[in-house]
Amino acid sequence: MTVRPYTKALDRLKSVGLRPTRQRLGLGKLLFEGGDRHVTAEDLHGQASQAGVRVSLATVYNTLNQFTEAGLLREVVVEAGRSYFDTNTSAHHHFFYESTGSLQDIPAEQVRVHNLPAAPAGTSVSRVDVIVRLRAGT
Amino acid sequence: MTVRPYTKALDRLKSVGLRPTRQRLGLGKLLFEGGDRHVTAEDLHGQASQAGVRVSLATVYNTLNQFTEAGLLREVVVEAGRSYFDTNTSAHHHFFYESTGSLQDIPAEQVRVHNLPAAPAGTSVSRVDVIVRLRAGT
DNA sequence: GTGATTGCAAATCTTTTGCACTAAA
DNA sequence: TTTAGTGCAAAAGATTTGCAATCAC
Repeated sequence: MTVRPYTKALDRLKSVGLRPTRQRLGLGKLLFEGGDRHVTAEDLHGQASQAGVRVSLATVYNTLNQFTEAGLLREVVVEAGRSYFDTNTSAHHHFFYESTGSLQDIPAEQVRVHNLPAAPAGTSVSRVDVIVRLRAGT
Repeated sequence: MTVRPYTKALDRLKSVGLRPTRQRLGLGKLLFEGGDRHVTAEDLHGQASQAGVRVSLATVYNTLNQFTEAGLLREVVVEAGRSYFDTNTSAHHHFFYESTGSLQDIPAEQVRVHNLPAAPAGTSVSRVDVIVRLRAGT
């Protein structure tokens, strides 16, 4: 069997109609071939450098936004002034470690949110986020 | 009965040991005497101007942060790069209107979150936020 | 080739900070 | 007085954008 390092990323790009450029493939590989991940633009830019993928920070931002619009990523906002991008796009929730700024998925099936008021007239629910903020200590 | 326009704000400031300066009183009055509110620093600065309370944007930021640290406000993060401050500091959740960027409280008693995994070892839950994101349309 | 994509630097936006000035106690 | 608080302008971060150069098709 041949090694096809970019296959998953390539397929994802194709499936959403984004031209598979060197940097999109490189970033896609980093994002999609390492299990579920939560990264900031800065994080990903650093990882790209280490992995030898040459890409500017501006392009990392643009790419993350394009991937998010295309539904390949999900943006998670838990802290003012910093966006996280989550490779897990299915319904789920998050633990947020306040001391380290890191995120951890909570499977959606596991959580039950009851008695939410109905969406106000003229609107519909696009997403329900549950964020469990954790502090260090007992 | 005498009119005591700053009473509520004054009491709150005293209760947390913040010196009641002209601008803190002015901002406090705007914040605490208008029912539950969700404001950004920019919002509040604008409202202060209109109300004739002269205060710089920097001081608005500083004041919002001090009030939040003192427990008079609660910071709500729903959008990247923008912080909302909520005058309702009791446990509750939020509707977020994506199209307008506005927030609406959902009373906590009304919502039941079941089966949340326990806080990981070495941590404890500081807060559980439920954000119901609404889009315009049905 | 031709249009999409990228890189870079500059621009934007929100928020914070340093410091001289002002006001509360 | 004495010390906390304020305003302003500059600084700091995160993110976006304009445009010429580059790459995918």
